[in-house]
Amino acid sequence: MTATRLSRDVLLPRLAAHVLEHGLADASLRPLARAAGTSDRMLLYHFGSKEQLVADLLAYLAGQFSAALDRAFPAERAASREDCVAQVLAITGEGTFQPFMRVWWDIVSGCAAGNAAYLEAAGAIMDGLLQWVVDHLPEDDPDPQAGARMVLTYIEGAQMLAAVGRGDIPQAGLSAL
Amino acid sequence: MTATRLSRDVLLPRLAAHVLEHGLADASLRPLARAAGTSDRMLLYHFGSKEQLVADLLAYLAGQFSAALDRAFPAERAASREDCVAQVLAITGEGTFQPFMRVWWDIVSGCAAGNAAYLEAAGAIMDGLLQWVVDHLPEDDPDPQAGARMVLTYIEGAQMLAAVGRGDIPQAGLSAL
DNA sequence: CTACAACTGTAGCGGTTGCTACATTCGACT
DNA sequence: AGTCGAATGTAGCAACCGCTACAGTTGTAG
Repeated sequence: MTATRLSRDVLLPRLAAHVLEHGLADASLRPLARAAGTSDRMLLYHFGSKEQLVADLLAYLAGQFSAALDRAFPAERAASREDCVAQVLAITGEGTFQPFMRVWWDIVSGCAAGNAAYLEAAGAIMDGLLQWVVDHLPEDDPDPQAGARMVLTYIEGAQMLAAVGRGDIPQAGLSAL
Repeated sequence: MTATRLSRDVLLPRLAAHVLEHGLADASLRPLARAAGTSDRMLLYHFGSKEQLVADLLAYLAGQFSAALDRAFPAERAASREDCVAQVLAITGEGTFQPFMRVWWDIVSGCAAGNAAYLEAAGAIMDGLLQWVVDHLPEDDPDPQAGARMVLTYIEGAQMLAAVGRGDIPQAGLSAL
């Protein structure tokens, strides 16, 4: 049990690195294993099935994402809702976050297909991000609950448009917020 | 040539129907062919390759989407930006549009993976939607260009959050627009 | 009727998929 | 030293993937 847990803990970061580079949608056991320095046989041994492996991977990636977010943003609050949007977009638009965004859209695609594990992971990530926005809105925001939800929605729309090569649209819309 | 074009025109709606039901991400030639009443052999004969088939399918789906949008929305303008967002969300949240949203996230996922055909189709769809929003904003909007872009961004964010089971977030954020 | 091009079915290629049966090695405990 | 379970390698399964070679069968134009 202990050895198994240890092995999984060693494997997960390597698997995550491979997925961040090559995407989650068409990740298969043999390339995954090669990247992690094992065999498909052992991946199945440690995780039971590919489905479980992906579920564990999603949980791991969700943790990594919120950790990276906390690391990238200082504790201070934004000057305005608009500033809060701009801050998040500036950071997540940066190169460091690009690989995660790439797999994020694979996750959303899995959610739209009805995959329960994807839905759980994506929901958790969004809940975390919402909390982060709540914590970073200006102190004097007239309605932090609604404001944070509006900000989060706009951020996500901006990221989708950026993913399809229309990042100029949310940028130009920012002034109308 | 004529016969080929005809065949493709007969095939495309059937292929689109299958993709709208089962998703685009893991659509493969044999099931596609079965759904269209042909063989994988003939699909490749008519389209040349799976890549080209998907490209043609994307163009067809983009056309179907904007047609459905024009059909669902009357010509009159919205009362406000907020109302415009609410109108689009009400329609696209309806059951009829659900299958399209399902394949939409497959398209976005393909864009994030760098697929050029997906990027082109997605960009065209977004451009069409942006134009639609511009045309449906209130006459007296102070800045229709920026306003439409803001509205579109919010709509897309709302749809992503809905896809991951957090449709309540954009709903609650609407009042902060 | 012939000739030629468009069309289509059959069968299969080499590759990948998730997963498993079987045999073996390793390491800790008695 | 011996035992037992955890860990691992090898080999392979049946199903699927996109695609193609080959052999027809049509439909049509001269």
